[in-house]
Amino acid sequence: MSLDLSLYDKVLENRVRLQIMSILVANEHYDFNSLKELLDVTDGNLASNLKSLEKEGYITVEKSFVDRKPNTKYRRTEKGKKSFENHLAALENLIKQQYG
Amino acid sequence: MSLDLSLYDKVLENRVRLQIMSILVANEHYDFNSLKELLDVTDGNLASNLKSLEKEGYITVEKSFVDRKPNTKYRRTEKGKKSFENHLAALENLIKQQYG
DNA sequence: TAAAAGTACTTTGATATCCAAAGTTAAATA
DNA sequence: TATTTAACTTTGGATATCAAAGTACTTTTA
Repeated sequence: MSLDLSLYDKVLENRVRLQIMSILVANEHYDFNSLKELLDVTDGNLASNLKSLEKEGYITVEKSFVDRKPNTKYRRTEKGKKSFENHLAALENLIKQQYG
Repeated sequence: MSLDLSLYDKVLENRVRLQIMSILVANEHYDFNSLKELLDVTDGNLASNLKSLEKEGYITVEKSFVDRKPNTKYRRTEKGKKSFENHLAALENLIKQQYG
């Protein structure tokens, strides 16, 4: 039995943050409102989770106007991508332990 | 983009509880002290996480004496196994979303 | 036989996290 | 000018986390 969860990331334990990173690894960028719809969270909750990912250096933020409306785009950083992949690897280790 | 995390289990968001379930799916039973060593947690922390899994109906507890010392064995329930597998499935969906 | 040690807790208390709801700011539109 | 939309921030209450200390029972050791 190995049980090495050294790659496990406390930041990504949270469902919303995990989903955000998942989306931002699959997509170059994604905006606030689209995230909100996809994740079914209040805007306050989404904003605070985005802020914590930003604080952690996992994502970057770009503000602009699109169609004359404010638009906030989020992108993963390299660090964020690495952390997400590491976290998934840790989870995969758990799974492999079961079936492998 | 699907993002169906309906199988995601809040109880198993916690690292320690996830590891406990992982061990109890791979092994018929496991005792308190062995879990403690494997997971590197204080006994208070372990006990409270075990209790919450028991309360949730994910594990059962058997107390006995082994070598004249108290020994507490834990086993997964069917419900616990199902929940663990469902949770992993939800996580696998996330992963597949990336690479599949 | 009294003290120490081991097992498996429970309790305490301090901190951290979570999250909905309400409030805010600024621009666009009616 | 009032309303709406986007994207927050703030507030406050609930819940979670976790180390440390305390407890109960038993066995071992001095």
